[in-house]
Amino acid sequence: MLQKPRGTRDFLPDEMERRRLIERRMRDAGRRWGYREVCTPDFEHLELFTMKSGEGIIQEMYVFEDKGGRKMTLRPEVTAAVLRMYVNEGKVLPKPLRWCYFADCFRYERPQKGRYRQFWQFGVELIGADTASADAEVIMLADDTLRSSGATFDLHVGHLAPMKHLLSGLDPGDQRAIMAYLDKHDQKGLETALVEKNLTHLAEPLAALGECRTVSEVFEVAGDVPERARIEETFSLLDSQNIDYRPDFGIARGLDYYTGMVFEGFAKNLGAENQILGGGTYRLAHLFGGDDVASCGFAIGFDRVMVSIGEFELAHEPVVGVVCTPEGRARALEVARAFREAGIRAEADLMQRGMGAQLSRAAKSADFAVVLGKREVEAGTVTLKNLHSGEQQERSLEDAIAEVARHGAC
RNA sequence: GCCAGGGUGGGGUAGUCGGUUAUCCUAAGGGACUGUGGAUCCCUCGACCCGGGUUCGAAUCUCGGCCCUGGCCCCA
Repeated sequence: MLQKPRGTRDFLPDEMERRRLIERRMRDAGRRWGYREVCTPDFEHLELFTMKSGEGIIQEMYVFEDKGGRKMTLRPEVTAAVLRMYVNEGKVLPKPLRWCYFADCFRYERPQKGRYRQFWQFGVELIGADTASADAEVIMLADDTLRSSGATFDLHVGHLAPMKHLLSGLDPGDQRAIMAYLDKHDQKGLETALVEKNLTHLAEPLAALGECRTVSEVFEVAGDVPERARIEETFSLLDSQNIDYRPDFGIARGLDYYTGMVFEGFAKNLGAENQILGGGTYRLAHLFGGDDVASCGFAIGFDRVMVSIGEFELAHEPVVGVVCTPEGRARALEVARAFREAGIRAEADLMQRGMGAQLSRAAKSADFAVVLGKREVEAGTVTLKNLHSGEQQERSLEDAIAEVARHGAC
C-alpha cells in the first residue's frame, strides 16, 4: 500500500471541521483589527529565502528545479513572500498596510510532536508604521488571536536593544554566537564562550537581563539606550490594556533582520516543541529591492495550537435523512432541495435500500428523518420523524423545515 | 544528521525462546425484514510495513530500508 509522504498528514472530516473552526477564529481576530487577508504562491524562487536567511537553510527546504531550469522552493514561511509582494505591488498603497495570511508551509526536517513537513501558519504583517503604537498593536493582536483560538499560553515580550547595547563592543560574529546561547537559555555554553573570549565581565549583566521583570530594571542593568523611550511607551501601552505578558529581555531570536521589539508565545501543555508564536519588528523589504520600510509581524504555528487545544466537541448542526419508497423518489429530491435551500443539511439514500434499512442508516448519522412514500406524495405532505425521541408527525413541508430549523437554533 | 521505543485487516488487539487454516472486538457490505430505525442472529469483506539472509518451515530469529512516536540538533 502506498504511504503518504513522511511528515504529512491526512485530515478526516471531523478533524477538518475542528481545524476550520479554529482557523476561522484566527482570521476573524485579524479582521477585527483591520488586517485583510493576502495570498502568495506556494512556491517561490529559492533566492527569496536565501536572501533573507542565508544559504544554510537550503538543506531544510523542499528545493527543486523547474522545467525552465529555475531554482525553486516550496515556501518554508510566509513573511518573505509577503514582503516581496509589498515590494512588487504594495509600495503605492496608503500606509500602514495591515495584512494577514493563513497558509501552508514546507520544511524538510525530522518530524516530531507538533512538527511536520507540511504545516500551517497564521500570521500578520504591519508594514510602514514605525511607532510604539504599531509595536503594541501587533502584540495585542497576537494575544487576541491566540486567546480567540482557545489556546492557553504564556506571552513573552522583549526588545533587542538592551542586549545589543551590552554586546556593542564585540565583533558581529561573537555577538551572534553570544545571542544564540542566550536565546537557547544555554547557561553552560554561554559561560564557556564568555571565558574563551575573555568577556567574563558580561556574564553577570547578561544573566541579569534575562531575569528582569520590569522595564526600569532593564535599563539599570544595560544602561541607557537610545530606544529607551520607545520601549517604555510600548510596554506602558500593553500595561494600559492589561495585556497578560512577561517582560523577557533574554529573547534573542538570533536573526539579523529583527531590529527591535521581539515577542514569543509558548503553549502551556506541549513538550519540546512548545513555541506557538514568534514575532517582532524587522526590516526586509530593502533586501528585495524595495524601500527600507519598517515592519512588524508575527506567525502562529497553527498545528501546534491544534495539538495544544486538544480534542473538543463541535457544535452539532441538525442533519436530515431523506427516506423514501420507490414511488416517492422524485418527491424526495424536491424535499431535499427545499431543506438545502433553507440552509439545512439533507442527505438522500443512494443505495436503493428498503425503508427499514434507510431509517437504520439515518439513525446513525442524522437527527431527523423525512419519510416520503405513496401516502405523502398523494397528500402533498411529509412525515417528519425525530430520530432521538422517536416521535413522528405528518405535516406540510414548510412546517417540517421550520421544525428542524427550530432545533438548529437551540 | 543523531538517540530510544515501535509497526499484525479501516480502527483497536491476541499470538512471538520458529511449526495446522493467525485470535478477538469494532467498523464496513449483504441477508433474515419492500412503510418505521439504532437490538438480535447469520453471511461476506479484510492484516503479519518492504526487501535480503538463516531454516525443511519466519508474523516470530537476523541484516538493511521505509514509516510512526518521543527526544537531541535545528527552528526562518
